[in-house]
Amino acid sequence: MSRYDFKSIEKKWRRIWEENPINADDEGKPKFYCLDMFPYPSGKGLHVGHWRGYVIGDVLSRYKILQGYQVLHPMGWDAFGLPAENYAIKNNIHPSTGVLENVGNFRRQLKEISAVYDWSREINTTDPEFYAWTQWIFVQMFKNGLAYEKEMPLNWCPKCNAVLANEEAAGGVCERCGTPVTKKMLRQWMLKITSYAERLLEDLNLLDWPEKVVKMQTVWIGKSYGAEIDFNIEGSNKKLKVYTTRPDTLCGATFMVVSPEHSIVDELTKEDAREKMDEYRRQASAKSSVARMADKEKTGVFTGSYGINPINGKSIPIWVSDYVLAEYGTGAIMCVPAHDDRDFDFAVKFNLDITQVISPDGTISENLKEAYVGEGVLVNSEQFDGLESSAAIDKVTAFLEERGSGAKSINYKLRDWVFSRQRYWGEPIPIVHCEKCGAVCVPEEELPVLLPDVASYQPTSTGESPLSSISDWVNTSCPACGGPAKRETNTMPQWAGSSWYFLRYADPHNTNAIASPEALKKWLPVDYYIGGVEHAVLHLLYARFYTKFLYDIGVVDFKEPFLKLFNQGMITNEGRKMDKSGGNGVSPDDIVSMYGCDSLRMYEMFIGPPELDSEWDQRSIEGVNRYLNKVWKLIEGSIEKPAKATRQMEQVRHKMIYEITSRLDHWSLNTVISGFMEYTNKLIEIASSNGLDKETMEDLIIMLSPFAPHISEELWHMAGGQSSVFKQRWPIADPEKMKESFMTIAIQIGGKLRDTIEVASDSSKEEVILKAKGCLGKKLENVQISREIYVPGRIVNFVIK
RNA sequence: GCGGGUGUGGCGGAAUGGUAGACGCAGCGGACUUAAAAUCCGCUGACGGCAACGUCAUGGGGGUUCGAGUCCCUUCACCCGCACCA
Repeated sequence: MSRYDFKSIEKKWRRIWEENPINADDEGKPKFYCLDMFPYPSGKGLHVGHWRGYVIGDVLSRYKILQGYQVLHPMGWDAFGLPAENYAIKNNIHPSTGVLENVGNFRRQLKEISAVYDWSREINTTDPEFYAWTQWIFVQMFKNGLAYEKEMPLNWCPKCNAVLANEEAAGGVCERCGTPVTKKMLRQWMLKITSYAERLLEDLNLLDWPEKVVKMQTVWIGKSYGAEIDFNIEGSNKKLKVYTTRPDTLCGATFMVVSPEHSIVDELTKEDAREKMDEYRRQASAKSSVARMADKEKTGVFTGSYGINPINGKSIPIWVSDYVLAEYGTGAIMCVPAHDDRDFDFAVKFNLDITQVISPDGTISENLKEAYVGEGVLVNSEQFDGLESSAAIDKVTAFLEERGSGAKSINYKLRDWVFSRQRYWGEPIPIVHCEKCGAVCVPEEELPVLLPDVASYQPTSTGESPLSSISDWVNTSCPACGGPAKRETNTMPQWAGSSWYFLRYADPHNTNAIASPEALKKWLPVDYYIGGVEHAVLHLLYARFYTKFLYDIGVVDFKEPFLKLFNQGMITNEGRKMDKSGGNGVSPDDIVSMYGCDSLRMYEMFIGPPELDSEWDQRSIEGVNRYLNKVWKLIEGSIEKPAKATRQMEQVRHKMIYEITSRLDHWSLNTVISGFMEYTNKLIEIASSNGLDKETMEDLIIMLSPFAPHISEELWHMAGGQSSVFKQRWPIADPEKMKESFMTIAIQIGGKLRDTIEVASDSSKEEVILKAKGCLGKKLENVQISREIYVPGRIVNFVIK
């Protein structure tokens, strides 16, 4: 028996499907929008790890098609940004040339998957027709006051020569290259994502997302409840405002700390401390965030000034230290060393007072060895003594509000989004700077602002974009007053296009809008979104923000873009994440030529639970390949010698349908494949020399088709199918027909398996127990049975006294 | 430190509280073959036993239950994410 000829079969059907797409729109059916996170077309190409997510999306899409949905399953390219630019610089070509090359290779590789992508909807974020709308959204944000310019110290990656958003600089290192991030003072465009903080947090409730991703976004948004408190400054009419989540500990504040970047530092610093202070601030700004975080050892300088506690009137020293962050809260804190670990360390280091004000049990400890950060009863707190922390938080805040020296306050860790990059390969920010009118947005009818060709697009280390050297392009006229003006030379970050691309697929060639309202209404929001967990915060947060903004201006009528999110597990090789540059990437091209697309698709699903990481094992592909050959042989034989359906065959068929469908609905894709193997083996056994009956054969082919489309389509036609197998309907199991006439009952004594018996399915409890007793015989003589437990269809357990 | 996850044969992995190891890989034995490949059949957790069969076994320790891989408590190991946010 020779193996089936996958090469010619796969080639044949790929051509036919390309000419007659099987997911062509079919009016009147319910819609299903299944989206894979679009890839960044790098020079490395795809490996079998990338395939996994795409195959999952395609299996789902084809399953939905067979269930009678019209499915939108598109693909495109996220091609702006640093990797493409760096690749171009390295290979001495224009980024657009490199992108074209890589897209070509990615498209070819993705076509090898034979997914039902609607290639007529292919998009590319670097296409002017696409980025016109990326710029249009920016213009709307600008008009609505959500895009603004700001001069501020920013995360700067010295290797990429570009600023980074906070999300891109998590952990103090560049998200892309791992280089420790430094600070640089620059004028930047910002997007006011913080004004959506509450809704971004609240609406997480609407989503069917992995718990992990919801948690990560919640933590990133970082909402906290507390109070802002004003401290008068001794000998000055100025006040120092701090934020705290623990106003109940106010009487324990024995000093204050201001961040080195705080604007009040100069004013607070007394003459004799000035030299030391200037040096400290200089060092702090030079220090990378990594160094700032790695140094758990506290540093600081005393300003010489004192603040006055608004409750007890005590005067406490004001210090400057880099453990206080300028960008969070008010950039200044009150320090309660007895009840905060960081303040405790600082107080010990600089020998400052430590006053206990919270007691876990009402007693006062003499010598605190460490901070007690929990709640408790207030002590040493004037009129608030004896209160519980939770009550004291309210009472103290009310007291301060009454006196005009404090107020309730909510804070978020989320910062506004730094939206400009000093690089070439991105969407130009559609803004013109006019001396008279300031920043003016480019009129909508003039969009897109095309990215001009430039002789050198190498980044500079000065924080200026390469675009600034093209004077022809930079110098323009002001859209408002017509006077001379200069174009904005910064470009948008890599995330701009991916923040809204899922909308464009609905209507990718529209020249009047990001998509027509009808198309958006028809397809959006995305029903099922599939991609790696690495985008848990960045892309998914930005896309949610964009969607909420577009909702507010009436472009879309839904608040959340992705109803269901699925993160597929990685494929590892030798225990490490598969990576071409790591030398352990396996090319799908090789596997496809050895075993065929269908075998690789099957193996990608068989390898393990789709949400968990799985280890690649080349040899195991043999198993699914053998399985497909087995099916081929079985169906081929059944066509030659069609059999009549027996009762037993029908019963196995319905059980097979039931099992496969329920495993698929539980998204247990690996056991769907093992289910196919299990039931095929059963069918072969009961069919023996005869083949399968027509219905069993057809149902098996239909169910197999989302996983192994080519062989299924071929077998379907061999078996007499006139139209595509994907025009058929997913079979439905009849529970009545699944019933067997006999059942196997396990017999236990004291919970231990002793034997099994076969009984008629309609046997009563008494009959089963009687038969079980008879079967055990002598074994029962030596034990005292107190009762029997019978689980219908499963088990009889004789309970020992 | 906080959050999420994982721990079951030689390997990948199955098991709505109900016969642990489905399915597959690898391995062993056999059939076919001049031979090999392919294919087909059988065996394959550990220990004891000629065998029937018995005992042990789901990271470790406790508990609930007639019955626990599954539920509860506790503990260990590994992976991922976050982390001076007051």
